[in-house]
Amino acid sequence: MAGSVNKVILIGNVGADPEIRRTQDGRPIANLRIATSETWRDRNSGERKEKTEWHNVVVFNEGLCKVVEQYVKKGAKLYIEGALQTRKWQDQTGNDRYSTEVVLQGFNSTLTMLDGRGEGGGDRRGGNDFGGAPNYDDYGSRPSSGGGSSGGSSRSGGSPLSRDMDDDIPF
Amino acid sequence: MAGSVNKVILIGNVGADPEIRRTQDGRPIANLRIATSETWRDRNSGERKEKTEWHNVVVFNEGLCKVVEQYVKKGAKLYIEGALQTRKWQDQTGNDRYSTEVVLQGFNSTLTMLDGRGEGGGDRRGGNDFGGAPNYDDYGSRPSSGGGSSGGSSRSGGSPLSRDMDDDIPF
Amino acid sequence: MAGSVNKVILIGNVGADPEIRRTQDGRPIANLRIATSETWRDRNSGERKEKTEWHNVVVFNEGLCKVVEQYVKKGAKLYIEGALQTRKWQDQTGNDRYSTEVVLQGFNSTLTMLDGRGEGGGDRRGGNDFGGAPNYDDYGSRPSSGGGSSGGSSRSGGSPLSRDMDDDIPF
Amino acid sequence: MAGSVNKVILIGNVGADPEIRRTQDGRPIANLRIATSETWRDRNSGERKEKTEWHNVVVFNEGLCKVVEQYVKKGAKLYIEGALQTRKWQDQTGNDRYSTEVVLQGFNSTLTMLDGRGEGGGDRRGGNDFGGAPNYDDYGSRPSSGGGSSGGSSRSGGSPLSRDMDDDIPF
DNA sequence: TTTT
DNA sequence: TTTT
Repeated sequence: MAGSVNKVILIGNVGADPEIRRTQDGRPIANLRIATSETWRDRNSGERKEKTEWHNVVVFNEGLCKVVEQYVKKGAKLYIEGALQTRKWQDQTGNDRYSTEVVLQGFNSTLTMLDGRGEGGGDRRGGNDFGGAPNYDDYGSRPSSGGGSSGGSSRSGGSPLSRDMDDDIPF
Repeated sequence: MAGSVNKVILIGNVGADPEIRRTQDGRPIANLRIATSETWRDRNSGERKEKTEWHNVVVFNEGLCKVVEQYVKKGAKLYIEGALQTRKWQDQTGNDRYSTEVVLQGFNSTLTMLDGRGEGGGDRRGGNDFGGAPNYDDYGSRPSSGGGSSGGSSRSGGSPLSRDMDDDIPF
Repeated sequence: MAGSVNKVILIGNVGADPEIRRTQDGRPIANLRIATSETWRDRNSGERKEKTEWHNVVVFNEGLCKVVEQYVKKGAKLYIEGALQTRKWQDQTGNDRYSTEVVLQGFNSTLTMLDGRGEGGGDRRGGNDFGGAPNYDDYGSRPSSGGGSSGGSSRSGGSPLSRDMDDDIPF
Repeated sequence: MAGSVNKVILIGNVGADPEIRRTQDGRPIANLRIATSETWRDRNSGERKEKTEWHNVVVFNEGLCKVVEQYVKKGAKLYIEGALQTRKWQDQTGNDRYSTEVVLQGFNSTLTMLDGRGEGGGDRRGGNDFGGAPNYDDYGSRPSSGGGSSGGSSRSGGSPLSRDMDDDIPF
């Protein structure tokens, strides 16, 4: 079906230090739990209410995995942009089960850190201040390129895409 | 957690005529299955590939339910904007199960028909031509209102909001 | 044209304390300058590059204007969701000029503070710690409501919508 | 500024056949005019109102330009995802002028055709029925890759990115 | 004019 | 200048 869009945008906090696993061929996969919550005041009681929603986020993209591995800790506030994907699996009794995840993979996937902290409440920080922190879109460097009518030759020096992509993570 | 965003944007086709149920107090709930799919050409084989993802969409908003009830049929192409929500339930054996749905409820929920058809392949249409068809955001009428610095009094004739809306600002 | 979407999502920093004006009939309008920027590493030189984009944001919604007035200061990081609008005006010599703004008005407009600070570098804060700070969508309270198939009567206690909202569905 | 997002999402109709220009070094740039509109019913008069907004869209990405060149005609309904950019230029009298455009360039840019037509009302179509029409994200082919825990080696055969990218436009 |  |  051409003409299809599947997009999730979350801003929330990471519930625990991310897990990074590797596939057999060595490619990393990061798993994140992200909490979003909404607050409102109850019409009747006037009480302040809050409801938290937890999201499973799976990062397949290598560059994004590096960012996760290096910078994302429990408590970090993230902007992420990915796609919904429901995965089928079997539980111990052989029954079909389904899990829906927010997948960051390929195009239109983004992960941006919204605080320069990334630590929860603990002792994790250890003094590393990653100033100029990771705003990382999916692939390679982001040439800002040419203004409209003015020519736009600024990108002429080289394609934004190349095989060595991961070498120049944009930060 | 202030500073939280939970947003899903889908453009896809409805897999079956929607089901509309009602709560005990009479409020409608519509359930939709929406398919998105992506296509790509395999790097190695050169084959054209396609992967379809199915999404469960639940519409709580009454106005949107009316639109669904009247216009949305199997095959319709929709733009929807909602939020992710995972619901816990028990299966027959009493085990916890989780279902993740795209919920259209309250703020920032939208459902827009992207074709003027809404019918699948069958005889469902019945000649009703809903010209000026449903582009329905969540609450009330949408005044396009006033220009920036010029004054903006164009909305003075009538707020889209009943005035008492402002009485319970959610914070 | 049914089936139309006009949406802008920005995360950026406020360049100056907001200006709040009022229309003749007393309704507030807030103007914000928001900076977004992207950084990348130049393919050729290897230099780190940065490009900042400035956005004019106009807030017509009263509730959002209150939030802006109370909390948003120079330097604040915001998430905003609005629509593009180009306004025509005449310069001193009577020539037509156009200004494009991001308008927060009515549906699907959101403004969320992403830091609990909101102050620039100065003395603006004054000790007010707005914990559980303003995450403000456009209209009224936000009930988080009911689970899917389980009944959904949790919202029964009070609709977020004054009942007469449904009277003027916009189509 | 790390932690910045600049995103525009539009669904609308193309007002005129696109113009494609070329930079001195031969790279294409496509310009589109896209109309979005909103309709509502006036609170007071009960009249149906409509307001149309016109957007200037500039496509720098080569692959997307090809899609525009081949498929996008006056009247086509498009989904586009890009970024806001304001360009400064001088009018005949040497005064600074600014134009704000929606730029499709690099990451997180998308252009998807939402109808299989792309023709206005005229004779432009010429019988070409591009069924399974172009849904084109920014770079190269889109591997759908691996499900969560199952391994995900499906992308092992080659990076989704490569220099010859434009050779395998995904449709 | 912001931020890193 | 589109579309409904």
